[in-house]
Amino acid sequence: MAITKALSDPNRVRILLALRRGELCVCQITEMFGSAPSTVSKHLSILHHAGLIVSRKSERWVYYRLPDNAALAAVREALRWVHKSLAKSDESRADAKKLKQILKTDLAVICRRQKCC
Amino acid sequence: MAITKALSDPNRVRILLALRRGELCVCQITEMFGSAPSTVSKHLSILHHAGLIVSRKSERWVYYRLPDNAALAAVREALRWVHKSLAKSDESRADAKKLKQILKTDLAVICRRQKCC
DNA sequence: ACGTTATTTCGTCATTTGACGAAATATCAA
DNA sequence: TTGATATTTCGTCAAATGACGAAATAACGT
Repeated sequence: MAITKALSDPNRVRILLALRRGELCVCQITEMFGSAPSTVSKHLSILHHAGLIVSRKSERWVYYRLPDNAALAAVREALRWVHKSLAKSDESRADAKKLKQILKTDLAVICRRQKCC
Repeated sequence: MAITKALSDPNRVRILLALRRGELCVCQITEMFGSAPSTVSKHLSILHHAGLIVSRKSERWVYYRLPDNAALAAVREALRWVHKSLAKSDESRADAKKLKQILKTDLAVICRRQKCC
């Protein structure tokens, strides 16, 4: 039941919804949440282990994104459900707004910002 | 996120899968699990609160069943996913077998059996 | 190689969760 | 009403979870 466990935390669902726009690196997601990088990394690891996200390493960043259609049916259907049923919350809308700001900013700037706070 | 929380426990998923056959009373589910009635009742309460099951009281028993098509879309889709994606486990098959035995037995006999053990 | 940067892993701690039995509630039968 | 039965609620306890910072890893630029 890796999938159901992975979906049981609201922060992990937020990540899945945020990734609908496209891939994000760990520090962008961290910036969106305002929580510690290690916390975000743990959530990503749980989602990854469930097959709900895939990763790609480029330069010094790790990018996560939703899997393509080749993913297991259980995964595809679960993601479909999440997007269809959980995307309309106020929180989700607020996240989308914040994400828009983050995507405008240079990656390096975002990462540097995390150390001070 | 009542639905995702409700689905995050394997025992609750087992209940949802068992109810595909039709309604069951608390003591039948308890018999299937071999756990304490209070434990099962708690699980049922969580599922009920999420809208994933509905209840009916008759004589001295409370029966739980899956909701009909009038249920919220999020609920219907979640149940569809559970049945499509999680019904093929060995555990699920074992449960189905055990359930078949339980359904052959008289309700009163099953309930009485729970006190001694 | 060296320091810098991005991410992960690990250990710790507070909170949540799930299991149980005991007690409360609700229903039925006499 | 009284006793019996089915379910729920409550309190307790052990185990799992999520958050964090510190340390370990991995990758880059010089």
